[in-house]
This record gives sequence, structure tokens and C-alpha cells, in this order.
Amino acid sequence: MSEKKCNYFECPITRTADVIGGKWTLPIIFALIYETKRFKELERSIEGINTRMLVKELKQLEDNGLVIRKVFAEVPPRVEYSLTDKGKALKNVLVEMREWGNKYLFDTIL
Amino acid sequence: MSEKKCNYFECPITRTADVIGGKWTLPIIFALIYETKRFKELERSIEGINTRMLVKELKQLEDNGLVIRKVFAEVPPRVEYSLTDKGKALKNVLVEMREWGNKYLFDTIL
DNA sequence: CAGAATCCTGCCGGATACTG
DNA sequence: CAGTATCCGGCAGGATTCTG
Repeated sequence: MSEKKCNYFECPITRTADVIGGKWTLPIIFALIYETKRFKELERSIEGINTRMLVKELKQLEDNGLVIRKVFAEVPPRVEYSLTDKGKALKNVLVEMREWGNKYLFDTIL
Repeated sequence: MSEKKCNYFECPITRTADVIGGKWTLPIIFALIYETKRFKELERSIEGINTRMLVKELKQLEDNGLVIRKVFAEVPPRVEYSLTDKGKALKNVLVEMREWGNKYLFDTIL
């Protein structure tokens, strides 16, 4: 961690924050970190999200190269979502966030 | 990283995201990670921020226990901001975010 | 099942001016 | 210097309905 001025758009930290800053971005990535999932599966596994938001953020994640969308020519339709390597590489970030959250957000009694 | 349902408010990851999700939160933490700074110093070291936002996010950070505000009874007034241990502990998260950002957001040519 | 199309609202974040 | 006090527009994000 060098002492460099963080002017937002040249800073890798804030740029990363922008990529994963959507309200449901992290839950989606988390849900896909170990397994491919279909749209409805995703929707069910993420409590509180609604269709529109899921579609929107998935598209954004796809545009950012974090998620792969695979369409099957079947009836009923089937679409599977999975993480790219770029997406999977976020795992370290998630791990650190979880670590910090558990330590400082839930163990306040200790 | 266990396979647990992430229902937002019980999930340490998304809770952490909420704490550091303000637009200028990370730049502020970054600016304070190695040194205490006065208000104006902070404002100058973070490109693009304005007074109102800096005040607002600093207050939020203080409420969340990430930042300490120390007021000196002097004229002209002097207020110094520094990170608590809780705040400093976010360094690991920042490091991972920077790592990821550098690798996947800036080295796309490679 | 996997979305697309609308509609609506809060509040996030920016600009600007003023104060002790 | 270290902040308040207002004003304001845009859009993130939610609810709901419809389609192939």
C-alpha cells in the first residue's frame, strides 16, 4: 500500500469499488462462486432481490466481464450463469470483507 | 468461504459493503491509513470531493467507529481525523481490492 | 422459465453561499 | 479553518404487469 493520491478514476481501489458497488453485485457473485446457476435458481438463492434487479445487475456483471451467460435452445428456456476467472478472482476480496465483517460487525459483544 | 445463503443483512460481506459503500468512504480511509490528517488536508488530498460530502461521510465513518475526530481548542480551529483499529483493519480489504483492480481493470492489454 | 416494459420514489451526491 | 444551511437533479432500486 503505497502513499499515492487516490483521485477516484485512476485509483484501482475505487474502480474496483465501482464494479462491485451495486446493491446486489456481491450477493450474486457470492451465489455463483462455487457453482453455475440458472436464472430462477439465482433469484431464489438471493433473498430480497427482485427480477428486474437481478437482470440488470447480471447484465452489468456480464458487461464487466465477471459473469458468463450461456443460453440453451430449449423449451422451456434455460439460461445458466457462471463466473469468469476475473469474477472468481474477486474471492480474495470477499474473504477479506467477510473476515472484517465477522470481526467488527458481529462480535461487538466480545 | 462456506456455502451459505446470503440474505443481505445477516451476511458479513454485504454488511461490510454497506459500511464502505459510500462514494468517498474508501478514498477517505485510504487517505488516513498511514497518517492523521486535518479536515482541510483531507479535502485537498482527495480529488473531486467537496466539503459537504467530506463532512457527511466523515460523520458516518465516526458513527460506524472507523474514524476518530479530535477537536483542538485553538483559533483558528483545528480538527484532526484518524482511523480506529477497526478502520485500520480494513487495510486487508483495500489491499485485495487494489490487487484485483490492478490485475483486471488496468492490465487488460496484457 | 427467463426475462422485457413501465411506472414511481427516495435519497445520494453535487453546487453554492454563509458562519463562528 | 472547519464546518453549516439550502437547493436541486438524476438515477439507483423497488413494485407490478406482460410476453415468447
